[in-house]
Amino acid sequence: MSSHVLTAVAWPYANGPRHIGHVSGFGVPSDVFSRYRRMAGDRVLMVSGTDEHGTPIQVQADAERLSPRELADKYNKVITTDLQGLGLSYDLFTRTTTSVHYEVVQDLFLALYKNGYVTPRTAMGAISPSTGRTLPDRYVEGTCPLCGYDGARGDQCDNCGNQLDPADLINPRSKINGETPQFVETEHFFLDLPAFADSLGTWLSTRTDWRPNVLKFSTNLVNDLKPRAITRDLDWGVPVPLDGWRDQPMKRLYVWFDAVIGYLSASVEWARRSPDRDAWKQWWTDPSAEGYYFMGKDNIVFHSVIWPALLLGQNGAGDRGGEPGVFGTLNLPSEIVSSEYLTMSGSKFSTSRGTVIYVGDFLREFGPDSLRYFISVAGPENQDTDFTWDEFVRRINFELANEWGNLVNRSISMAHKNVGAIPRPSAPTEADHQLLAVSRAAFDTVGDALGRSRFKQAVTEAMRVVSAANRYLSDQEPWKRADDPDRRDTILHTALQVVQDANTLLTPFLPHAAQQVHESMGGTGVWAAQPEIREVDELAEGPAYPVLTGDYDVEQARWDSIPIEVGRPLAKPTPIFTKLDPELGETGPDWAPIRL
RNA sequence: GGCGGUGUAGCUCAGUCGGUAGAGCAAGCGGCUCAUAAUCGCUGUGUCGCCGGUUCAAGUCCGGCCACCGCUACCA
Repeated sequence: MSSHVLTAVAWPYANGPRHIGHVSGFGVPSDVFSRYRRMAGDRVLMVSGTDEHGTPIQVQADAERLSPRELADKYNKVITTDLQGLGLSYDLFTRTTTSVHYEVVQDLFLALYKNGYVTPRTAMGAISPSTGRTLPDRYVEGTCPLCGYDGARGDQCDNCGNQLDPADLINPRSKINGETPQFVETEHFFLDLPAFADSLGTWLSTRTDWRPNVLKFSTNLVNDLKPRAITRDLDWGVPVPLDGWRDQPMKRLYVWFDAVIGYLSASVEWARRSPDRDAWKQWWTDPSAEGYYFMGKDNIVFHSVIWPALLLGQNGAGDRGGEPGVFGTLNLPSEIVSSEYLTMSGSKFSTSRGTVIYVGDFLREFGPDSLRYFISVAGPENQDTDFTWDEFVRRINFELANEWGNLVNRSISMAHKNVGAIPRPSAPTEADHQLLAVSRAAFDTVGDALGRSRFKQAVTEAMRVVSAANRYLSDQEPWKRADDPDRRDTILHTALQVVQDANTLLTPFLPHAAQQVHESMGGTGVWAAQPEIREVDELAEGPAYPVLTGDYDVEQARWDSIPIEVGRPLAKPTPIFTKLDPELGETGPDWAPIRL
């Protein structure tokens, strides 16, 4: 029974290249999950894109002497290339500056507006006198009125930890250019979050299968909801689709509002580029469809509270009721899969301190699967986790190269030398049955762990099959069976069957290596489909842009033990994984050296 | 301040419903030689942060304390 599964992946912000901490949060887990569900026969729609609006883009654009759009183009390209290199199998990785996105965001805003969940009101805000743009609280700094610390930010003082109002700061100044901000009355739309307190609370109370920390955190938020501004004084963003607002050059929807709607707009865009422009509904309006959202923990609030509130409001299902908007009744998330942080030497990645490892640099030197493996087996799944080069080298050399790579190599080498093809088995022994039973059972245990997003456990269980196969070969000693070719061939056949099974089990984690293993075993065709970058035309008017997409419906590996084909010719294998220089563990690469 | 998390073998971490503590790495010894000097077997060590409570029984539940970390929603 195949299900429709929406994999909604957090949108990377396009103000610079992304580091390995980012992809450990949203990228690798979502792709491992999606690849598994596709292999298991489900219909997966995996969407995301670059988040390109907001003040930080504007600020970075000014710094690089580019327009916001030029800056977004630049980093959209970098990020798209990085994610493609990692092999993240998006059905559509697009961006927030498309016509479809603007349309969907505005339609969703109008539905909320008609149902009375967004209303205009006047508030005090800081603006930059020289540009007229909103100065977000975090971009105002000054002296803390409570403790006298001079580097306090508008929203919070880093020294004493108290929450602040930027208007209370002594000697306030803009972090961007040092000028004194103006505090002015300005009109903004607010999302009436308190009007969702009951409906969100009721919904959350049914989410018993969520991870306890996500559930508890969200419930606490729902117990104390305040209206939240959804527009800004800014000229870079989606216009408010109402008369009197539409043409105001300095009023735009706030970036967080448009960004979360991207899951829906990207699904719509994907459908419009497919033969059936309504195909997105199978993932959004069919109540039996599942929706999994992947992100870092800093994004939980947007996915467990704000996005569900927007959906409830659009559906007319908030505490004030209403009618469904043009999208019909949309599904709320079934699961929020949040990762913790990857740290480096115990502290957060920091561009300014140089403690950062960019995805692009990493891929150029080590390729995608080593990073995918490390994040899967040792990533920040349940708690903050330290990345060290020493640990990375050890995992790659010992686990990937020695245990798995060498199992592949020794099995194929013996079959190649002795038979030149996949050998024919004869009467199997108890030991043969036992090993095959281990690998067959793993499809359930590994699959179950993957379905529950328990990636560490899933890899560990898959690697147990590898260990069992290595042990089997040592016990059975096929190299001593020259006098009994039938027994030797049976052993080699069994080993190769388990190599293929283990390869299947590891495919969600190591799709590139899995393809190589498949070919080393004489296989042809696609084993694990990879995403590609395509330049597409804007669906309305505007410049063409690159998207990440792929054809994942082709015949490829299935989540099952498929019998290997006796007689298929085998060539002498070449090692799949190259070992890393142990010195790397002590020094780091020259582009990210370990500081002593 | 509020909310949450973490504290288990030298290191990195597992420990779902409470029942006499586990894995990998590192270290030592031995086997094998097909394979990327790969692999296989054997061998330890722990007041499970501290104090108290519930229980026949607590790493596992409750209360308090200590240490470290994160979040605190107008940076996404």
